[in-house]
Amino acid sequence: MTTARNGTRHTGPGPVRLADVATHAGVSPATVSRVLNGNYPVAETTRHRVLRSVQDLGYVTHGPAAALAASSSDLLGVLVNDIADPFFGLLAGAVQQETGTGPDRKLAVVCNTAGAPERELEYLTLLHRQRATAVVLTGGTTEADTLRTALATHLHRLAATGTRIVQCGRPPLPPEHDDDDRPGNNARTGTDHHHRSHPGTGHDGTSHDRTGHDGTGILTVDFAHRNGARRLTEHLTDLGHRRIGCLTGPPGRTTTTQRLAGHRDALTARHPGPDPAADPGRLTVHAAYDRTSGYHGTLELLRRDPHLTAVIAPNDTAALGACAALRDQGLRIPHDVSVAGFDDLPCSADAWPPLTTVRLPLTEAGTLAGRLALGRSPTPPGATVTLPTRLIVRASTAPPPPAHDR
Amino acid sequence: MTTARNGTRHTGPGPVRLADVATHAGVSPATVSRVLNGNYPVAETTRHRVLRSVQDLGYVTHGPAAALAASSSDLLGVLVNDIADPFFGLLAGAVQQETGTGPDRKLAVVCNTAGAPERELEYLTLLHRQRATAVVLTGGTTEADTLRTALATHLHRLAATGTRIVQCGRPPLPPEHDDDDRPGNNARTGTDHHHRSHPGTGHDGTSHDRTGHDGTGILTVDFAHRNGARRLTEHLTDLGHRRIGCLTGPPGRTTTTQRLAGHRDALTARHPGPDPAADPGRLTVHAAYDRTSGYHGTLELLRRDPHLTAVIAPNDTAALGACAALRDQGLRIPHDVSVAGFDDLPCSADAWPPLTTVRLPLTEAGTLAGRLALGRSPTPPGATVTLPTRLIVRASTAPPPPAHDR
DNA sequence: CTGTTAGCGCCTTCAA
DNA sequence: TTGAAGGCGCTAACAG
Repeated sequence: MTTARNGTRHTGPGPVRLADVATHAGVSPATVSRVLNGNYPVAETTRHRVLRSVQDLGYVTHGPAAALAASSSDLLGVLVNDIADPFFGLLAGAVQQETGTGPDRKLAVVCNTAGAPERELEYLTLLHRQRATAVVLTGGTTEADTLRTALATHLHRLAATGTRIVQCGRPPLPPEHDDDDRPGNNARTGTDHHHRSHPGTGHDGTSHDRTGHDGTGILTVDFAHRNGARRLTEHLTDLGHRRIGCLTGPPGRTTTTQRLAGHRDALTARHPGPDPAADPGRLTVHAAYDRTSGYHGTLELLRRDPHLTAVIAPNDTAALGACAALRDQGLRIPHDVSVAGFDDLPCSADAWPPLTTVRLPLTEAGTLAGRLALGRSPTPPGATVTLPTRLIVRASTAPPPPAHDR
Repeated sequence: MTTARNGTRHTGPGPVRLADVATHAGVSPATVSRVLNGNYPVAETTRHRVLRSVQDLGYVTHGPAAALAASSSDLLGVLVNDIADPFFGLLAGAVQQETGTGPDRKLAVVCNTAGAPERELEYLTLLHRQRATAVVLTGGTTEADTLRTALATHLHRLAATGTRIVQCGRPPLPPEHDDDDRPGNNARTGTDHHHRSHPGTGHDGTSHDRTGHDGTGILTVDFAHRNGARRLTEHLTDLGHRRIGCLTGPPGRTTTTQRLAGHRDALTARHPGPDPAADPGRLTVHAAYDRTSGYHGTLELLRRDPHLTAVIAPNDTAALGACAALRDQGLRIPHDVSVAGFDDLPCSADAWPPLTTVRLPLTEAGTLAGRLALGRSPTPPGATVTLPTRLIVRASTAPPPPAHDR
């Protein structure tokens, strides 16, 4: 009973096209398009008729075709380092919640990079292919020069094509220097055209200019990691701690660096002596953000200084691992050793003992990032917003035990 | 100095098209396409020349255009109930890992439905628009008739357009009955065709047949929830527990129902008496899957029976909340009350005390779902795979205290 | 192996 | 308010 493509009834799994709806409704394709996109006046009667046809036929817009014709897409990418980590879940959820609603809502899709910058690049390419409206990159990132540069290049190119870029939880991108072409470029012709022309007008005839000149509008929502870390360490030193073990993220990552800086800020402020940084170095161990890493990292710290009285973990999850390790060594928390983390995940308050931690405003950050990605919020001054972090003091930190011969 | 679109040099942030690459490389667009898609023989020399041009120009395929022309897409949707829950993170991560690699890799995008079936429908539409290659729906779902039907309809329609559907963590879809049209349908004509025909062949000539006839190939990877729940309760009864509080998921959800069934299976097996189900009913409290719900649900259970000796939670997170509640009531775990959960998240082993739980093979399920979604694995018999669950006994369960007058 | 030629399904000027 | 016509950028037959 399959009527031809233009029959009144459309049958079977075959695709229903806009034209089918038009025929069914007895109008032109243009009208259907206008009804569907609602950005053009259409008579109420016609409107309803078209809508009913859409219903009857079960028509669903062909996204790619629409995107091609309108050169726009309703895709929004969210890149996360670890989708199994509630930190990113909360962040991504907030972005999705913000961007998935309203008339200009987008399909927020989250992509798991597993912390690998290469995967980040891959996904960026994929999203570029799709001509995503915006991309939100969350969490810390590498500081390795090559990768960082590659990423920056990619991002600027993306931004230049009109994709809005929002970084969330990492520092602003270094300013673009377009003094060199990509590797492999020019290799064939041997010609060099490195001149940049008409920088003001924003348009020139030179080669490969994908920078968009003056700020392409890559926005950043960062956390005050350094400040938070400083406060946390201060809290511990205020309590009287001197031997503070510091578990910190993988080396060469922005978050790690920022927090270590804050840690040292606090330490040097308390001990303005000749070599204040020697101690923190010895008592710093790199660990990943999972529980096991927290566990083993803590054991390593104890090996380095069996008398330490506090452990700072890179996040709450690792902090719980640290607690486990300490307990396994027969140490009580916080009686013998204090423990603190970062993030303030919902479960941290319920942990045993309730965790002292530095709260990162995850939901707020995600929401803001989403708003910026959609252009719902104005560009902040300096294209960067730094969200404050807050020290949440709970039962896992206390004054160190009196210095006896433990 | 902007050369025309076909000039050798392409300028500025403007889009670089396939044709530009072709011109630059001195070949035809078709050749470039062939090189890029690698599914057609091209001379090595030409290949390299083209590739270099791609590099030089920084060309990135226009996904929508490609999708339109090839009527295919490299998008794969993963729907999750709560992106902040590691349960889903692990699952989605596994899907992404599996599907993001290889020559036929896809852009796996995860969409957060927040457990609302309406959001699920929305995302389904969005993915339909994009003509996603496949959709993986994870976690339990509603049993409410209207929504379930709407979902089924949607899924069948999607499947009929060639999108592969894989359900993961929920029971198979009810068989499609096409005895009724979509709401709003026929409203105009007043005709009713409620006959269902050729039920065996699954094929009829009636209207709007979007089912794809015999199984459109909606695949299912489910967990043996019921069995797992039964084993867990048996474990508790074996230990001697009689008053077992059961926190279970929200009412009207597949997971909840399946697990309650298992729970009752075990109970009735032990007490084949006249009214074995009376007790489980009274000691069953619906709770969400978060820590707070576990906490409050446990308080409610204690209110109903202050002498209960065990609490089953709907997942590990809620179980930790249950632990907190019990402790706050001065009860020791497992000395006074045993606690158990579901999932076996990585952190459960590290919890205090280490949690007895029913392990769901999350990674395995995600990987399999991914493989099925890509057609990398053959369709299983019955289009359904049920993955076994395993009881992991740890320190949070123990025999109940001797029955004194607590 | 490579070029030429049609569309893919929709949006968007233009003209009516 | 509506219709007609062209093109978005790419792929997939077909020739050569």
